[in-house]
Parts: sequence; C-alpha cells; structure tokens
Amino acid sequence: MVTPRLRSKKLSEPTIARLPVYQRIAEGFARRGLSRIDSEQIGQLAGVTATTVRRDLAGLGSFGTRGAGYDVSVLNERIGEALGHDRSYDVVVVGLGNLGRALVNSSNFLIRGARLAALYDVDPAVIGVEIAGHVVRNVDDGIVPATVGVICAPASAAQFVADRLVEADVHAILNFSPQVVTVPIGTAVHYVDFSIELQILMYHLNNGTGPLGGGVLHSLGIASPSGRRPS
Amino acid sequence: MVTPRLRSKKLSEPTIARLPVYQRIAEGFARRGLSRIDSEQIGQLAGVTATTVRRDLAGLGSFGTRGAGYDVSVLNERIGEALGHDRSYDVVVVGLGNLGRALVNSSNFLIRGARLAALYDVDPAVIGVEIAGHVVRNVDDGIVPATVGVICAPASAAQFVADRLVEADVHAILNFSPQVVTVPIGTAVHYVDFSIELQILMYHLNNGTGPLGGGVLHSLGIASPSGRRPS
DNA sequence: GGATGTGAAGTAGTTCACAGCC
DNA sequence: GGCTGTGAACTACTTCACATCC
Repeated sequence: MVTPRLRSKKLSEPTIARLPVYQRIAEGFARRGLSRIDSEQIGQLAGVTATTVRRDLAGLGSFGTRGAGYDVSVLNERIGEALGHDRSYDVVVVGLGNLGRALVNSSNFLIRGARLAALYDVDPAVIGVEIAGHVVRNVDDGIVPATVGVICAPASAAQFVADRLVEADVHAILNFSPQVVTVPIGTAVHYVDFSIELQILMYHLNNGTGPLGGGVLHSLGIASPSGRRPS
Repeated sequence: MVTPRLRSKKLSEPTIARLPVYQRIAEGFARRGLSRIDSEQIGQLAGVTATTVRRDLAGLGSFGTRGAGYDVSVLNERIGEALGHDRSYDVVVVGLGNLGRALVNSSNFLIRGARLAALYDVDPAVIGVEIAGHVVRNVDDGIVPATVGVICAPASAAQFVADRLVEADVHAILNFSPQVVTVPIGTAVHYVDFSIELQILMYHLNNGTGPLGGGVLHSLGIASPSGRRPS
C-alpha cells in the first residue's frame, strides 16, 4: 500500500468547508494585485484563528514560505487541486421556479468545474422555455446522466425528483427543498435550507451569548475565535 | 445567581443547527397524522445517530417518555421555544435580483417568527416595484430598523449594503453574496454560499471516501454516522 | 526577524453502555 | 419490553507553544 503523494490526504470535514472560503479570500487579494498573504490575514477575513488556517493549509502540503506567508496564486491553485477543481463535472437542475432560475443565472453557483448540462421541470408553462442558454425539458422524458443533481422543486415533489435523479444514475444530490428525501446507499444528499441559517441567527440573538464577532464567517458551522477581538 | 429554568441552557452549535431539522421531521410526522416518534426514527431521517438525537433533545429538558419516544406536538413546541419561535422579528431584504425575489417569495424562508418589514435596492428599475406585498425602496433613503438584514446584492455592493444595515442599527446579517464583509463587534454576520455546498459534494465524490449514506443530511456540517448502514 | 508547520495539550462533540422509568 | 436520559469513554477538532526554515 503506497502512500498517495498529493491526493487523498483525507482532509477533515470542517477543513473542507473552510477551504472554499480561503480561496475566495485569495481571489480577492489577487484581484487587488497582492501576491502574498499570511495566515493571520486569512484568519482575520475568514473569522478563524491563524493557527486553524495554517493547520488546514498544511494538510494540502507545505507550500508556504516561512517568514513570508503564502503566495496567493499558489494558494489558490493548491486549494483548487485539493477540491478537485481541475476536473469538470455536469450539473442538472430540476425545478425552475424563482430559486432555480436564480441559481442557474447566478455567477457564483456553477463555478470551479461545474458545467450546466440540462434543466428540467414538470410545469408545462416552463417546459420549452429557454433559461441560461438551456431549453427546459420535461422530467418525465428522463434525466440525462450527470454528476450532480440539484433539486429546486417544491417539498411535495422533492422525493419524486430524487427518484428520477437516482434512476438517471446521479450519485450526488443538492437538495434546496425543505424535505428529507431517501435515496439508496451510495448516493450523497446535501441539504441547503435558508431558513435554518435565519433560525440559528435568531437563537444567538435571543440568547445574547452568541458568536457575535466582527466580520466573522459563520456559514457551515464555522465559529468565531471566542473572545478574540479583530485588529 | 439563580439557575434559569428553561431558557439559556446554552446549547452547542451543532445541536442548534440540528434542531430545525428535527422540527421539520416532526412536522412531517404531524402532517401524516402520527403523534409519536422515537429517537431512532428522527436519527434515521436526519442522518445522525439516535444517541445524538437524544442528547440534543435532553438539552431542552426531559419531555420524552421512556419506552414510547416523544410526543410529536410537544417535540415541535419545545424546539420552537428553544429556538425562540414565540417571538417574532423584523427582516429587511436588500437586493431584489433573482435570488432576493426567490427568497421573499419562498414559503420556506420567512417562517417561524420572521416578518418581512421592507425591501430595498439601488436599481431604479426595481425601486417602486411591488414584490411580495412590499414596494421596493431606495437604499439611499435609509433602511428601517430591523432585527435581521439579508444581503442579496452582488459581491461588489455587499460591503456598502452591510454599512447601511449597521447604520440602521441592524445587528444580525445574513449575507448571500460571496463577499466577506467587515462589521463592528456586536454585529453577527452569517454567510450562505451555495457554491461551497457544491464544492464539498464534489470533494467527496472525487475522493470516494465521502459520507455517502442513504437519506442523509449533510447541510451545515452534519455528518452521517460512519460505516453504519440504514435500516 | 518573521511566519510556517507541527508535537503536545486542551476542548468540544459524539458514541457507548446501561440505569431508570413508563 | 422498550426507549429515554446520562455518566464515562472515546474521537475529532482546535489552540498553544515553539522548533524550523526562509
């Protein structure tokens, strides 16, 4: 059993959730013409400690320079490699109500290798309409094989859509409907529920003692360094 | 210092993120006319172990019945109390492009005490238009005081909007733009980034070894019970 | 000098195992 | 009998502190 060189260092779940954030920060620096960044700066912007940043990045191999931080473009590249951005993959979106349209038209959703393959709906009023360069097809005509399926249908149709996606051999599903769906083992389902974020925010507000830091990133359970004040 | 009776039991962050999920499940049971549920069933549907469910719920006080599980309506009620759903609060949404419209028109976003107070934009083409029962106002005219501000503006305008919200004394911000914003201490910012979910999904797919369970909930870092097969 | 990378310590969260109660 | 609730064990993640290297 040879130790894999770069790939599959088995990153932890929290680390994986933070890497895209670091990458966004790196892109911001690059856009402003800066070529170097240190763990302190990344942590400040991402709302985590510098140590956490260093540990996360150390997991991708040692590419920082002691005394000088990280090269912004190398950082960007390494995170991309770790997250598999070199490969591109097909995404199908099912359900083109307000949310579905917002997603496929967004410049921040289908990025980093994601390629929109097809759109589906069941509503005759929507089928045939062209959205984001794709003509919306009928779910009943069968879904084209893809890597990821996105469910933007109402809760009542979520399980139906999930079943159609499974039939189409889609093994990764992103479900935006507030409905738990059951799928066979071997298929991953991630849920995105906007109202949960609102509810978490309200809990902290009601109980005072929430992580109310400055410029802090809390998405995906990322907590702020407690009692540490920025700058 | 008297120990508070029900409130402020200081729930852990992962627990808080799971409670809304349990509540959704309880509602599903109630809708199907079922009056009892046990930790095993909840765990199955939420994608966590039964023990985790019991520990989470024990934090809200002991309201389960040994040998018979939880009463669905009591469960629903207790979670609501813990999350502060009895209080209602005002939400303002800034930016009514595709996503902003999708959110305010969604039946799953502004729920459980959230009340839409006002809509804002900077685009003259959108200002004055009525959406979801509210006429869109101009951000420059000042934002009305509210509990939560939702940023649906493009990344380039995110910081500007955040500043206006802070001026309006909004202390909780939900930011849907892929832009880290800085706010004074005492203001909470939660980020929602759809593409991060996609990227996490892709990481697991590329590395095989992901949490690919059946009917599992992964949103917000909720991981599946490893190596445990459902049913 | 200055920031990375990492063993060691600390903390938080999960899972086990079972006593307690219906 | 069956399922909750919880001390105890375990695992995972974070933070400290510092050796290491540019």
